[in-house]
Amino acid sequence: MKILFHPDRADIHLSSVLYALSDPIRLYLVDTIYKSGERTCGDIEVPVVKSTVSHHARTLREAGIVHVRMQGTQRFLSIRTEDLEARFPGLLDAILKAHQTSGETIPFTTD
Amino acid sequence: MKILFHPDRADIHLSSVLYALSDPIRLYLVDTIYKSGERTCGDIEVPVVKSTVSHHARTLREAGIVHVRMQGTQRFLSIRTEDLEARFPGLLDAILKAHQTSGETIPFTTD
DNA sequence: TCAATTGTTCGATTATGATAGAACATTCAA
DNA sequence: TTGAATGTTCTATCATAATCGAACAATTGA
Repeated sequence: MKILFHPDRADIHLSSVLYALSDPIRLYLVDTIYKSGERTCGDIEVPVVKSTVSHHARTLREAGIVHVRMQGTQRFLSIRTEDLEARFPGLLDAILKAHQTSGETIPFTTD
Repeated sequence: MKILFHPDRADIHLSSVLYALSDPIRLYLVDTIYKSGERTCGDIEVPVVKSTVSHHARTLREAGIVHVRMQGTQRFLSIRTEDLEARFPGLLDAILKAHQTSGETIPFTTD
């Protein structure tokens, strides 16, 4: 069982967080996972192939936004809300609220 | 006198804003301008040449983050705080506060 | 008019990243 | 043990963008 790298709370950088969330697909993933608490990669319908989803999941994990828990062949993603709130108070809330009210969506998904 | 394009409030997109602010130099520019109300491009010391600053200023303008006022040969930049607050309440505050407490800085500047 | 100031634009280079597809790894159930 | 399910990794492609330097444009003052 391979150990996945997760940055320490103190090593979460604002630029990386903003960059990671500036991609519409990643932002959609984060919003969805945030609402449901925990989700697997393949569980969320997005208009890209699984290798691309895997790449996005890695970007989010290395930015310190999501935690990945392995169970069997599945990876359960959850948002590192406590770490993010401690490091950048109010940031995630503001971004997700902005996303929800913006009406921005991703192409070619029925959602 | 050339007219500069500024997106309407409704055309400011979250992804573009987050992307624009994910660059450390642009974030530093925004933070500096925010504090002083209005600044010219060349007025802010950053470790890149002026053509690059110009490029960053354009990115911020086209994302809807800054307004550019022309006066003589100078361009005065200001943050579109009202538009941003109306479109994404609390977002800019959270990002700038995060930036200020993060201690993240840009390379090779005395500042 | 001439030169200095301020900034933009253009061309080139270089790096990064989003994407897809194929091959591979791991786990679990039949 | 075999096969299905779930993801990762590798390779390749394509687009975007950060950067610099040089040329250009506009304004202002001498």
